[in-house]
Amino acid sequence: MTEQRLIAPDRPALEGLETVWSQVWEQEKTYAFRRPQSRESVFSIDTPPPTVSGSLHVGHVFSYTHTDIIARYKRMRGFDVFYPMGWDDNGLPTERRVQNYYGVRCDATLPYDPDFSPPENPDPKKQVPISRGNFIDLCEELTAIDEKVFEDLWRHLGLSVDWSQLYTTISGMAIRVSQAAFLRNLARGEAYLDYAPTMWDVTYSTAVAQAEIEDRDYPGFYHRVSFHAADGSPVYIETTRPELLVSVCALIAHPNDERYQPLFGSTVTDPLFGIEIPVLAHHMAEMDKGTGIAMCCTFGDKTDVQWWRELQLPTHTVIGRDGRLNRETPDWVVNTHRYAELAGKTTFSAREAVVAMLRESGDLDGDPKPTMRKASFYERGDKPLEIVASNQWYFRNGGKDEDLRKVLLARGEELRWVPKYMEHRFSDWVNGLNGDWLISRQRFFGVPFPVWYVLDMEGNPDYCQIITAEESALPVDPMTQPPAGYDESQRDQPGGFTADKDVMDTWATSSLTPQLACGWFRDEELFSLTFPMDMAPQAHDIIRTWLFSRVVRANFENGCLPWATTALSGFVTDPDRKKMSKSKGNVVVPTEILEKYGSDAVRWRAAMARPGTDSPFDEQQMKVGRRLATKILNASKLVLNLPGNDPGSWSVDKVINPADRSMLEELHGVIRFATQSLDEYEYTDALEVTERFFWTFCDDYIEFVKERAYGQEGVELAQMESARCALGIALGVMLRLFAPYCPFVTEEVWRWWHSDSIHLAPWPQAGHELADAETEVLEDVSTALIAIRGAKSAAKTSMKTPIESMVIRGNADTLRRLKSVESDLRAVSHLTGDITWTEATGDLQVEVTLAT
RNA sequence: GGGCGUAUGGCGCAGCGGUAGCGCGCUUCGUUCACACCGAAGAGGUCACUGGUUCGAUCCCAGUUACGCCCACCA
Repeated sequence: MTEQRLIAPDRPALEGLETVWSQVWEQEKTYAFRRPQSRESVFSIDTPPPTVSGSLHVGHVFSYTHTDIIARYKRMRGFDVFYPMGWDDNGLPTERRVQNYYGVRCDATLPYDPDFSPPENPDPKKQVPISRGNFIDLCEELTAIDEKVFEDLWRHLGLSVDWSQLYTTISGMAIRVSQAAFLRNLARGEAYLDYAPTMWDVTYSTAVAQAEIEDRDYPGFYHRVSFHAADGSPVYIETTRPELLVSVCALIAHPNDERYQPLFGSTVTDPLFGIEIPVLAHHMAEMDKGTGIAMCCTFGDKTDVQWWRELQLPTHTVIGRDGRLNRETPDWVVNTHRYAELAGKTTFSAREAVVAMLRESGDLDGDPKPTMRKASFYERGDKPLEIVASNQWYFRNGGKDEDLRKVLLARGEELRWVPKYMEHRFSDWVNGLNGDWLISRQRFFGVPFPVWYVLDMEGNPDYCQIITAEESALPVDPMTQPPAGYDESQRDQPGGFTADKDVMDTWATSSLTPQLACGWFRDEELFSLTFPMDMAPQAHDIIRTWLFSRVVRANFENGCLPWATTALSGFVTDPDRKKMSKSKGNVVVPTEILEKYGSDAVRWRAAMARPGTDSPFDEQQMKVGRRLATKILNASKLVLNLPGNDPGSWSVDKVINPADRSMLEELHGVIRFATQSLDEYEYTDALEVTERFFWTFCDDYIEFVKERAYGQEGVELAQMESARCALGIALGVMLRLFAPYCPFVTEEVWRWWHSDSIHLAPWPQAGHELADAETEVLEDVSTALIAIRGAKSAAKTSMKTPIESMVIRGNADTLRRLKSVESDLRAVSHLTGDITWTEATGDLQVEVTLAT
């Protein structure tokens, strides 16, 4: 008895493949970027850097898988794929996580404590104040922990990232690049400092940008309040923010409003503070809203800002950066004793106090009426935003400049969008911008602005005299380093300098990910090989933020688009098609399903979500991917473990049987379609066609040729070889077609008879050597098999039940084709008697008589 | 209020001018020598609604409704 040498293991399994192969890929540097001679052979990807302070959910897993599929495909097509990963660990999200995790808060007035260690039992309600330096230390400590968890997950998922290209948005390199780009923007006038009303979050005590604002329902009350005209008669207004009465600067009605026309040009007095203000006309006032006349404050909402600007009203700011009313009585207040009761109160308490005063003075008409209004919130905050005038840094983004807006809209048109219709989100956003991009944040953990200001002889900063850092000195921290030409002793001294204490918003740095990843300002060779990049994958929700901001920065710095194509992923929604969000509590964590079904199965499910399309989470679907992976394992085992089968001997030239040739030619069609689909980023179509073929291959073709492939008695050697070669060649092709989707199981099987990774193997080509093969053979065989199985199933009997006789009706071509594979047909159907061949018009019909 | 998208069997999705397909689930049967993470067969839909174009519409056009996402409004 000869020893049967097995190529495949006896009992192949999916468990543990992620661990085994991710380690091998790391050791073999399978995905390392190798710098080629020219840009043409590179495919570079601007991977979204995940916010490490958050958690990854299935939506991320799907979206990053979509990118990885394309990366793997391009690599197999022979491109040098530049696929870096970044961590967005800079900014307010990290600060917030550090505050909650360690139970601390940053107090910039405290000195650095080198012996500091965080509280052992953090109490989020009693945060310990610590210095800026200690706070930044903790930010760095925690992001390192979080990043390890993220990296492990990505490796487990099988992302073919080149980990040696990893960058983070708070690293010295990122700060240097970010500062350098900022200084160049400043020099060209694309960045500027301005004193203006901005949206302000009182919890985090920082300005926020338009892109980070979201509207939420917010309960409030309409208060009907009387102002007093010169003749003592009341003028009623309605307001939801009575606490802003003290910052009133005008009453405004529509110019056509006959009720108020007599008052235009006169002044009225507020009911509490003795402030005399004008009554003015403006077309933005709506006659049917409230009483038709509005109280304009600095600032209650964006309309107030517009009125203030267009009517050149005085600035009566009372709300401070901490969200409390100023402690000092404003100079425009006449009845100072009233203000004294409000000083230092939060807006909420001030509102109660003002309402009580109004009741007492008799100027509150009726009871406040409840209403549900929309208020603006910072997307990560939970208190409504205030509008505060302050000094802030801006990037021009076309929000105030028609020419620039047109340039950026043209960039949007130049970009290839997958799917195409997503382009609207870009143009809608650009067209809707109403101001420049505010980038400064009054926070700590971020990229510092590399500037200082000259102090005058009284020690006040002159914001017109900005001292910038030298590019060669970057990265720089102006809080600890003096500018060139100054001495540290001159810091904050009259006639000296003072640092800009703000940091850049995290988007200001992440808007430079193409420059960061590609080596701008640091590695000219790398930059020329990878930039502009080929692909910008991301989810569709951040078109207005990340995608747009990168277009802005590359337009300024490089005069081009940062990439040629953007590929948008949809969301994984909850089963009710609602967006997943922490506040709704419907977030699905990926670790469990990855553990339960395996990475290949989850990736398969991700690939079934077409570009841009949201898809509801359904755990059932994961099983289908799992089943595919298992089937790949088992079908491969069958082919490779045929007794004496030798992969080295497989050759298309030996494929002589019509059924075998038919199957291979059909597969060539699959290759063509899958290749074309992937070139168009339609990974789902490519997978579907491959998968459909694979199941037919398993259910029909393998069953049909099995006896011949085993070399049963009476089978000619050449016929057996034909089946084995066809099976082996098809397997090799299908594994490679599946490799971008299911990298683990395909690698496992491939290595049963290859020493190199499948992920560096060439993508299959559809040759012409089988062009004369008839693909109809396999179709006819499938039809015949369905009839044979149908008869056995109807008779409720085993598929192995012998068939006594068979009648086949079809046209001459069909009969000829089936006759050419008659021996296989007899074997698969366990036919004992004869086949009656009857020429007839119409579709192929097969009648069988079962043995009794 | 504006924009974009989606509406196809219980669920998830294809399709697209010539009277519907796939997967899951379901029903019935079979099987353990690739695979029970299995195989086979089957039931199940007037393709949201109303008009229009056409010889003919699920598919094109217009409108309606519902849902989702984004933006705007916020006195």
